Amino acid sequence: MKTLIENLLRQALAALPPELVSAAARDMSPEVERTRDATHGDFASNLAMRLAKVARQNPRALAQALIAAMPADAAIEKVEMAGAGFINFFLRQDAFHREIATILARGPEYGRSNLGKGQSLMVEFVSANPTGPLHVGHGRHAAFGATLANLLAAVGYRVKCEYYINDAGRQMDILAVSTWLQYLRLRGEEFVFPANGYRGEYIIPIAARLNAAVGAKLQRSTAEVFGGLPPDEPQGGDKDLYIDALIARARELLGADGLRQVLDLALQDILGDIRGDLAEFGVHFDTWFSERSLTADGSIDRALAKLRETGHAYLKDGALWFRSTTFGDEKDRVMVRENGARTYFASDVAYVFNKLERGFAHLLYVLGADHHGYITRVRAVLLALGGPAESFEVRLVQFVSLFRGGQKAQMSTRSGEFVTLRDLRREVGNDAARLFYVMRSNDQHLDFDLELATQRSNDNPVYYIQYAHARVASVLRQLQERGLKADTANGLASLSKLASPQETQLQKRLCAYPEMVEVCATQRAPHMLVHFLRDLANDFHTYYSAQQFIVEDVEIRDARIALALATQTVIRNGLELLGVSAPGTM
RNA sequence: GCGCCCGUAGCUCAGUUGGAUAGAGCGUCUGGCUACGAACCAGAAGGCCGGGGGUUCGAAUCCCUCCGGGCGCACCA
Repeated sequence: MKTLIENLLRQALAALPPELVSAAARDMSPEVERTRDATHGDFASNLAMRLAKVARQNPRALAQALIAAMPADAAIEKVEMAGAGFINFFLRQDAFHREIATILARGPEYGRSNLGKGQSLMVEFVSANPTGPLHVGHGRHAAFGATLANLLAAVGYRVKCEYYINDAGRQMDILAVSTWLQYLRLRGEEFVFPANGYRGEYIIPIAARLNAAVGAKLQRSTAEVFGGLPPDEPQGGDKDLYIDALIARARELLGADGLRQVLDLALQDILGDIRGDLAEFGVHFDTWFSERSLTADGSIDRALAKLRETGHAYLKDGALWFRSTTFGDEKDRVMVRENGARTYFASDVAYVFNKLERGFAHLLYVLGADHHGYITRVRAVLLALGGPAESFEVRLVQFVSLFRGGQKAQMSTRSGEFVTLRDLRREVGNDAARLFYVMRSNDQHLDFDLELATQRSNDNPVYYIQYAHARVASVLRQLQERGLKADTANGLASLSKLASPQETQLQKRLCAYPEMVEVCATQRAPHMLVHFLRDLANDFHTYYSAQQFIVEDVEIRDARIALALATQTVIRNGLELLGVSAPGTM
């Protein structure tokens, strides 16, 4: 509907006499938007006002000229000039009726389009370190990323979702040591746990599985393990030095293979938990990309070599640097340290390199707000590797604060004091969690009040929206119980009999759905879909209260049921994109 | 100190990238079930869009500057 009006405006613009509008102004693309106020029609354009500036003409006169030059169209009732030079479009009722028929005909496909023209796009999200279970913050990333991916796929992009597994580096050593220490405890050793180790309780069952797998093979005495180590933080030492010494000690005592065995067991265990958690949450990834594989397949070497060849990398003070200042970074970044060890950033370089090698036309990163300082250097890598600037995009997700009984809960993987995504899902359910997570803009802090979400009150629009869907199902059940059948074709043919304000309002809202999906996808704004669905549910509940569906008059009855079915279809399609179920009964 | 995000009704938040009279939910107040599901509906009250300057036909939206809140600025991961 919107594109139809844009085309009309474009034709009118092209038909304007040259003395009125210059050739340059003729290229202006018309902006059309839904009106907020019904007295302004269904759609409005500010084209004449924007044109007025360029052409140095009176906007109201230009609007009149545009209206006069506009070809007639069967869907348009009338076109008016209003205010400072707005052009308001009033659509004929049957334009809406045809759209209702389209909704029923396309069913689950309604709202899908080919805006993206099959362009390949990767969304990377969550990518939480596999050192413990996902917590409520990761849940927001999962819900946001998955919904965004759904929206982009719905408008015609070829979307792949990827989870980057940070399975290399020091944190993995810390995980291995933490697991090993818990194993030693299970075997009766007594000692103080390192300040910088992972102390979460989730480590204990992993240690138990290690114990079941290896028995006493990896057991060492407390004296062997801790003898001669520097002091830990609580004893006035440095927690980083201490944990590093402990890692070195573990490697001495168990050998690289022994420690690797502990690590792999812990990693597989935790990763399995994360995968299962996300799958239950309805969040699916096409690929789980291992950081280690970047070393194994030579991506890091190739990426660094390419940067050196192209002059974007250089040696200084014995270290290999990336010249990110060329691309606006505040300082250059080290990739290989003086001691020969690669930094985490080297992996990031290789990962971007790898994504480009795989041929994605667009790279979308969903990152935590605390990673914003990191965007410039990743973009720099992409540019240095020859990727186009437009192909790189980052969306930041702000923090989630968890409230329980008005009290803010602390979240830290190290200390083990956090509420997991699993706990949250168990408490409020997947549907409420998915919707709650995306109902606010991603760059807004989210206060997640568990008590409120558990109350199942109207604070949480998920019930409100689902109820509208279930009500339609209920009407259909009633119809059946009374031995009546809905004739959809007859209903669609009789839509002109529906003229109440509620019916008009509902029809207009339904027809706006495809535009809504496009806007949500283009703006990367899933929360707008939630608001749309809530408004749609409101329109339906209002209608439901004002009118009876199952009435004597067959044409009116069928028409109302057709409208109810269209509502159900749009709500179901919208909820599907949000990853929320659309129940027939509640 | 520099950078990013945020500041809109009592509370939690929208506001489709500069449009017409500023929008919801919760809370408060008033009404509506012998009804296809009251998990609902209708109505009312509630605003200096953090303050101040600017840009223009037009600003919650863009620019500058203060004020307040969050986060980030490693040869860590």
